[in-house]
Amino acid sequence: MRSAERAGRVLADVPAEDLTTRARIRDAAVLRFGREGFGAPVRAVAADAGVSAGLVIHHFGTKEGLRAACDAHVLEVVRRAKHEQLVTGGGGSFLQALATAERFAPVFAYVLRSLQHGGPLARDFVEHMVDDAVEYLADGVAAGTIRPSRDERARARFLVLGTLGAGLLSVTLDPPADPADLTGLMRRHFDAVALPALELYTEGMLTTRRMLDDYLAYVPDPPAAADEDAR
Amino acid sequence: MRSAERAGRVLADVPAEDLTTRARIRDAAVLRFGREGFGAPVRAVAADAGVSAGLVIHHFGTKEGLRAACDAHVLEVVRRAKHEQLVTGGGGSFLQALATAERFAPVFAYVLRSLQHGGPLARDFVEHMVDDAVEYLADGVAAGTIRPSRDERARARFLVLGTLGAGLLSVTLDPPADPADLTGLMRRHFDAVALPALELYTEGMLTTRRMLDDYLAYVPDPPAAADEDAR
DNA sequence: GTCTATATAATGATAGAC
DNA sequence: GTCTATCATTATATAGAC
Repeated sequence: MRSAERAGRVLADVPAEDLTTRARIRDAAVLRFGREGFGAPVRAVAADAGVSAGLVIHHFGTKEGLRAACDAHVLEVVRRAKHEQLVTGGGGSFLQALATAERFAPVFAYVLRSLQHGGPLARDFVEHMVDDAVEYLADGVAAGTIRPSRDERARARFLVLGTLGAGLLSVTLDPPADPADLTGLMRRHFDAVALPALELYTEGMLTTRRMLDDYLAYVPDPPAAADEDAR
Repeated sequence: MRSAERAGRVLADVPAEDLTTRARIRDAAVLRFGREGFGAPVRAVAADAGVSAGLVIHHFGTKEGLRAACDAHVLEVVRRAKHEQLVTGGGGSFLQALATAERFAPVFAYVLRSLQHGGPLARDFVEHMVDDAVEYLADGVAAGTIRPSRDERARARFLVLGTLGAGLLSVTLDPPADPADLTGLMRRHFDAVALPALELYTEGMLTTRRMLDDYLAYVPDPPAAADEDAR
């Protein structure tokens, strides 16, 4: 099964000469776009891949086509990484694992750029993370370690948007001089938020129930409505 | 005090013909950049302001100079708005007020773009918001409505980054077709997160103290160290 | 201060040889 | 499949007239 083996590989996990030129260009693009954003010129990608600019267009039609190919590839890598983590059953959140694993640094950087610029991949990625969070939280609720929520999906979305958004903002405000250091930067970010997050999640923050009760009295509707509007 | 009166004005709060050309160009740039990001061409700004592209450069030197002028102006407007809110003493968070007030929509959009792209204004803005949050939380702690934290500044930063990041991500993923509808979109976002936020802030989420206690046992250092690293 | 005209550079994409 | 050469567009910024 050489083709399956090849498709499963992660960026830079295999000598460049073993990849098709198309794949090499795509990988170079993921790296460039991850580092500099989608404003990076096609010529730069071509140079990184050691080919001409014309060839890039020949293979992907347009720059947008190249980005689409990158999106698809990144999504696939992430999907496999998730599955792998599920099988090996490593603890900790998926996001943290992704940020920590050096080998996923390019993919991770690319995802961050996608979230920064918006687009289909970003939506997909967030939506999947919300789905996962719903599952994890449900498991926790079933196990009794996590308190049930009045609107499980809204809570999951809140947590995902907050965590993801905070991380994104953190790197945007403090861009790493060395792009390779992105994982280290994210790790530092996680360290910085670990205490307040744990504290808040276990003890809460408000000493009275007044605000919550007021809200519940004011909005007696089925809470699912709020989630619908958020989409 | 005509000059002070003039300087205090907010965008679109005054007929265009009363402003200097320089100010008109700057306001047009804030609007354009807020709507389309900093990739928007100088020509577009010039057209919006009803002047030639050359004149824009004549006044601001370079496009970067134009952006710097926008940054300074937005920061000033925000500073005044904060002060105004402090004086009138309106309840609710400053961010929410800013997002809600229609008159600040252009400034708000510009701030979001800044956060998306990074840069000095974004850092400044976040840092000021953290400072404010520290103050508000301290007031709450003093009043007994808010639980004290093991690291007040880390908690404030966590809340600001999360709230701001979630809002930013929300609009990035779901860009408003009509740019004028940005405030409505943010309002919907706040509505969607209101319940989970209140729930989490009052009741927490974890049923056991294990994770927090484990963390505290594992990291016995003064918690301020984490904050230092986060910068 | 303001304009028109233009210099200069970079970009995405095409054409055609090999 | 791959290259070189080129086109067409768009961008910032300049020069000089008014």
